[in-house]
Amino acid sequence: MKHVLHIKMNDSLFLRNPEQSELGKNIIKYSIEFINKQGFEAFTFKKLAEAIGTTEAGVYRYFENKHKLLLYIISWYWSWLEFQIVFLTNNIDDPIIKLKKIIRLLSTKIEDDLSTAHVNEALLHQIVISEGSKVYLTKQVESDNKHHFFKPYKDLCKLIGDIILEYNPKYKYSKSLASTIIEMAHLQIFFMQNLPSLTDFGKSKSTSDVIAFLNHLVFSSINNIDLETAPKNK
Amino acid sequence: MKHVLHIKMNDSLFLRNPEQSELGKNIIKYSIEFINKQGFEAFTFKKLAEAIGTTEAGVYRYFENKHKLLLYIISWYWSWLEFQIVFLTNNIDDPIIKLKKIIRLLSTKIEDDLSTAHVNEALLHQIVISEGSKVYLTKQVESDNKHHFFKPYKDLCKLIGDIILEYNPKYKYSKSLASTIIEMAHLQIFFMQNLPSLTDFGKSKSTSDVIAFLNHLVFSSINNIDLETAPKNK
DNA sequence: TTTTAAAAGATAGTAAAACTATCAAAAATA
DNA sequence: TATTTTTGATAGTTTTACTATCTTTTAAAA
Repeated sequence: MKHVLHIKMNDSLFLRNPEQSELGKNIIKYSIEFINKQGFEAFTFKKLAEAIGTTEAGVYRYFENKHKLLLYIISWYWSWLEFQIVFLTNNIDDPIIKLKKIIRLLSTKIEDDLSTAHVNEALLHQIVISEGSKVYLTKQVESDNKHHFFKPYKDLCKLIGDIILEYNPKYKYSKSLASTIIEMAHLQIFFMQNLPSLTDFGKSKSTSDVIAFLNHLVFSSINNIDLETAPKNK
Repeated sequence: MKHVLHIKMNDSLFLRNPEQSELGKNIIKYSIEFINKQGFEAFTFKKLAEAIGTTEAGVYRYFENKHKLLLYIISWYWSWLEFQIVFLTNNIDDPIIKLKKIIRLLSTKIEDDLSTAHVNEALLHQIVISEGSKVYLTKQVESDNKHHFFKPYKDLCKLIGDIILEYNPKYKYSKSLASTIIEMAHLQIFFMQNLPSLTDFGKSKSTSDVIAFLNHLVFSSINNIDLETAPKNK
């Protein structure tokens, strides 16, 4: 039995749906490889076109510009990840186990999901770590938000936030903690890889340490029911 | 009595020291205004030169490229902030108070420090929020790190990490928690401003809520002395 | 099977960005 | 006053980020 996972993307992200042609799938596939290898700044439609064996104009028929393409692949990842989480936590009642599974999924090196032939999730995970925040750290964030380009990210955030509330309905910062988990899972890995002195994992370089840190952070926080923060000096 | 604060910058960040001429100071001043208003992507040396009344070549005599210029102003900010923290926590013994002051300083809208005439710290704070992570989220991060361009950031991180250890010497994640505090203070503000559903502060839009969240997160975590993370299911 | 519409290929061209180079004028300093 | 350093003015190159057009190929409808 073989299942093919299909992710429905926001139409406004592309001019022509890349999933509906070989060329389109190649654009996605090689974009992921290129951005991963050379970084988003060095990535151009011309170089991409050369790698695929098409022309610059060919790529422009699918995506308005490289920012939209990045938005596309990053959104795709968040949607894919949300499905993984829903799948992985299905039939599990205990929110503790669910949260731990989510933290592990966010932090661990992903393996290529073969049910999506033109997308290498392992590379995509690394792109999300290194380039992910560039999709919203722009002056067009408001306009992009109005076009619902961040919906997959928000959905994921809400999913995690709701599990936090399930565990502790009195916890006041479920959404912020959810976005903190997502962002920190990736940023601590980036720091561990590139600026290790900003982390406590510089020696081990092991994602299991990142997971332990996040577990400690999250559960300390949602177990602490004190309305007043911590010790009350000043 | 008037004190003039001078921050010594890494020589390799510039070709000619911008603090040593009027033109140089103008480059810094107008860069901060421009990047704040239009965003780093739209910022070019040509537009900057026009605003100042010099030429593109004039700017290139000071900075190799716009990435170095961003690194310069962001590093400047971290150094300036570290000084503020050292100053503000001087003679305070209680690490709790120190940490709370730091969290507040990181999260609150900064006011322009008049002892640094050509730098508007209020704008710079907003730039660090919106553009700060772009200095390290590049493929040159390794090379930039070798040139010690991230030293001010690391110093600040170490300062905070050491205070965490002062409070709880057994806490295992002082560095990662320190970088989490810095990054999250800024990112939660960015989300609050631009993607409020990712936070719990969308309605109030108040930094004091961000501060409360971070205080709760930090103190829950460093007060939790359990070696084993949280509840022990799975 | 023909027709026709959609997608891809090939080529060309433009505006702006990201630089480098050169030379003369002005300022600062010795 | 001489000399070095800094600026101004101008010009030019390569690359990026597009837009336009026309032809060929492919796919779908009639």
